[in-house]
Amino acid sequence: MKHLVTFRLIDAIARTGSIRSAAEQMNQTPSAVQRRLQNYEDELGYEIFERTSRGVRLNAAGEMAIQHIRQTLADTERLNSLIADLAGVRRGHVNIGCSQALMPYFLPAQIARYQAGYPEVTFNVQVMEHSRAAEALEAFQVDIALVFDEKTVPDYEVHLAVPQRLAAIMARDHPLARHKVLRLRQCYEYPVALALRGFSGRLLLERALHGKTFRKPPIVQSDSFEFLMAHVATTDAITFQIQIGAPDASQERGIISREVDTRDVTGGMLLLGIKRNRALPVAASRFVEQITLSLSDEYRPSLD
Amino acid sequence: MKHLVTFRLIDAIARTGSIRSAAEQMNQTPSAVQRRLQNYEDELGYEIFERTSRGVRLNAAGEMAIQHIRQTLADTERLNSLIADLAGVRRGHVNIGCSQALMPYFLPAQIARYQAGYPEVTFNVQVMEHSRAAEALEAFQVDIALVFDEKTVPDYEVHLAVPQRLAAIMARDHPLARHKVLRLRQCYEYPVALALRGFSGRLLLERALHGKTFRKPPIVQSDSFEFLMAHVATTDAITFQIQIGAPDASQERGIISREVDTRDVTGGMLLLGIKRNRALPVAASRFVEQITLSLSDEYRPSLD
DNA sequence: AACTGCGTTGCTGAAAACGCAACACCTGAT
DNA sequence: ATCAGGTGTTGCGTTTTCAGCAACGCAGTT
Repeated sequence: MKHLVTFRLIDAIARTGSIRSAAEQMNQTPSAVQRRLQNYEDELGYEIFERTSRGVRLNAAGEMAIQHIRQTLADTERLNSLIADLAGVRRGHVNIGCSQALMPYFLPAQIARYQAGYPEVTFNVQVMEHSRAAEALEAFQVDIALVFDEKTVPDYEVHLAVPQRLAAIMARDHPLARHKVLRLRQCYEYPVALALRGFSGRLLLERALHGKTFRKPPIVQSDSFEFLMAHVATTDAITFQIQIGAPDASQERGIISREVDTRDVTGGMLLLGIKRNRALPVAASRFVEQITLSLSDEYRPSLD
Repeated sequence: MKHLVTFRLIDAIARTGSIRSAAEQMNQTPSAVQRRLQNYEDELGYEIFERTSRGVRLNAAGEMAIQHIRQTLADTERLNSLIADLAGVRRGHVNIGCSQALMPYFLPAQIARYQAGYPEVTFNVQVMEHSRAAEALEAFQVDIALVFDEKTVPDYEVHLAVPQRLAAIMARDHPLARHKVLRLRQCYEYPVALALRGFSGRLLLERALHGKTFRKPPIVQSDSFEFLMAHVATTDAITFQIQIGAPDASQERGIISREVDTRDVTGGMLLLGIKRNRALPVAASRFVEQITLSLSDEYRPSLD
């Protein structure tokens, strides 16, 4: 539709904060973009952006307008998806925002499995923590969020919540590797390597360590799990990760994961979130069904 | 927005069933309308209408498209309404589909009261029974439905359900007028004047009469309540109407209404319906609030 | 004071939309 | 069988809208 280019332009203006950058992003001249915006504002009867000296910013009316615009864009995409599905084409696109813990094992496996059935469906996966994911859902930047959050009062619709325990990760030949379940105190008899604050597992751990006498600073901190894994593989240090992001024994060579006793660490929740009252495109909807089934089957029974 | 004229045109085509009549209705030439439709179909990649010898008809893809189109039109109106509300203009429009029983007293009073506060808000009120109202909600033809239905499994969102008793209506000097509550058998000792089948009160009455020995055919039938009222005012006949549509003693001269005993007639429900997942314009939303309050206050307590 | 980045506007050529008229087709009545 | 009246569709000239260019005014920065 013709008007959608106007909407996409306005969305770009809102995101970039300036007409010129939006024009560049959309391969158009600033004057064309400015005119489209002005036309829309004229038809609406109100200005949508407040003009400042270094760009534009949404005003109150604009906040409501941008919501409607993104809603319309998403609805249009959904219509295309519905009709394509009706015609048996089975293609589409899914935008996912999720915690880092899903990246190494869970999501790749799920997407591979999904694309085995629907090879025409494309994916876009971005790492974000839960508050950013909530914003992205609201702004239609992602279709579904798959995030870890230990305190549950989200403003999106929680389609599924799966409890997640904490796992300790260490070298395969580590002395503690012979236990099936570890107490937190046991782990802290060795050096600990931790992810930065803000990562899922770190949040759980910090709460568990509150007031504990054996608490000590990590020997290594990093925002890279690849680094942490490599570190514990070659030393006697221990790192932590939530269950779903912990390495599977059958897949990784030098490292292994062991559950931490639930008496020490209360589990958090892995949330599958969707924007309230949002009708998902078919591809995204089917993907939600798949991971819902997977998560219910694989993870829930083992935690009863 | 520019594209909305295309959407309005397609909506008109779908409603009228032909391009030419839609063109006439929208004060345009058939060629312009046909080209807009063709453009939209091209951009969508699929035909939306099946061309027949005497017009056009929506196909499967079209059914989904028209849903999206009407949704978009409604959303646009809602945005305008939201922004107008933000700007303090407080105007808007409300489309209502409702049972006949609401027409003589309830709705006029409610609308008058509403417009006392918001004189810029306009109303459109249409009589329809519940199945037609459900369709109208679905097709975005009405914003809210206020219908009577004795069996409750609607496919719209029931925002409020108020029980409704049956009232007998007779001349003010009728022998039965001295009772406060009437048994059905008492009423049937006099001639009965009934609304046609399909009207709210008639439905209730028919169920109550099932198997009753004193049942007898009505002496008069009509689809006009004005006529029925005038008839009972001048004879000893009795007619029936659900509570909310019964004349108030203080308003009408020659007639009066008396409740029918609940042992004889089980009450039905007056339903306030809204389309599922539909975000109403502010004017409609405020009107819903008002009648929700009115119905809860005035009618509910008296029926406990 | 010069500069840089911003939104905005006049102008011109290109593109899209419109209205008119004519066409092709089907249906039902004559 | 023919014709009239309805339908969707298309070619064409005209009108309207739109995009790009260049320039302007403005505000904060160097």
